[in-house]
Amino acid sequence: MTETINIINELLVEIYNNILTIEENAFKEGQFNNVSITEVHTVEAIGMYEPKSMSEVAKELKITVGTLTVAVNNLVKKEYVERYRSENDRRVVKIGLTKKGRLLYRVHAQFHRTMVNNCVEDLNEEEHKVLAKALGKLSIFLKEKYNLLV
Amino acid sequence: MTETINIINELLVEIYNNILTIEENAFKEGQFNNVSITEVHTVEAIGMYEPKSMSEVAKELKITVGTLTVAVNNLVKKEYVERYRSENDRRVVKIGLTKKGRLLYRVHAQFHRTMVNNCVEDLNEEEHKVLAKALGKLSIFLKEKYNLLV
DNA sequence: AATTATACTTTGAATATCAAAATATTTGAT
DNA sequence: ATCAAATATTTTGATATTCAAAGTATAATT
Repeated sequence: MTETINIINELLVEIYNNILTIEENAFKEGQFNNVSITEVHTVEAIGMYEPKSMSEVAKELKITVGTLTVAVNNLVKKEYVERYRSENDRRVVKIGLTKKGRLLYRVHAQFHRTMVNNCVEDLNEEEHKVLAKALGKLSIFLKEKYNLLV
Repeated sequence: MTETINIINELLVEIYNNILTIEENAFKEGQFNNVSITEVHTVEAIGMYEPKSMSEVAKELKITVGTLTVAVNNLVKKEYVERYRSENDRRVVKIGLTKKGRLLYRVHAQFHRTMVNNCVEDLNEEEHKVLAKALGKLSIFLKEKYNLLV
């Protein structure tokens, strides 16, 4: 009982510690060798479709808008992201992905799909639900902790 | 089917994105307000018992020894860590936790236990095993990816 | 004894981050 | 219509984390 729980904790820590390094390295190879994993996550937050404002993206990434400005400067330089100024409200800067940015988005999404598929391939439908339930609880726990402090 | 898998992926991303922020904030309160989450993880890697060499700890944390030297300098200044020089081989520097460091270690471990307990409290024994199995697969997947590239 | 290897530290540069100051634009109040 | 306040973003200055490469001290090998 507590034994399995210990194992779960150790696995979570291990996964957590490995995943950053691995994603980072996955992108160091091949065509996207000039992007950091932070930059990939920024691209992910900007998303494939409608351009979003700086504030929206910063909020999603839980960073300040100032930090995002610096990040977007580099992503524009590297041609993954484009800036537009909103016509409705000229204070607002909208950011969207270039063709190159959308390709990067898709490659990263594919990495995630492969990862999750691999993780659940030996589980049946019932077991998928158990996993989703446990992860859902974990997510809620973390959000509650977060709100407590923000 | 694919729907549950999508949910699992989204949960993993969400958990991943939240956990750093939350751990960081958890330590900004109370007695350990002067340590970053990176520093907590360094303390965790050093461990409660036998002092470890710089190389061992750097390897565990997947950072260079140079980076660790800087981190340990600060942790020594803040009195969480002590340096010893090995008598067998005077090139080797061993690092261990002070009393204050061990307290920090235990507080962090407790955070993890609470988190995991909360996450599995509504699951029965059988379901624990399913969760452990899925996380185990994920961990193996990540390690394989990692070894592929190192 | 001299060379090579190992363990660590220092240094210089890049990235990521925040808070606070600065700029531009819009909204609201008089 | 004008001025003040609010909002959206950028810029700036400071700190933390990281790596690679150069430097130092000790051990192992030849």
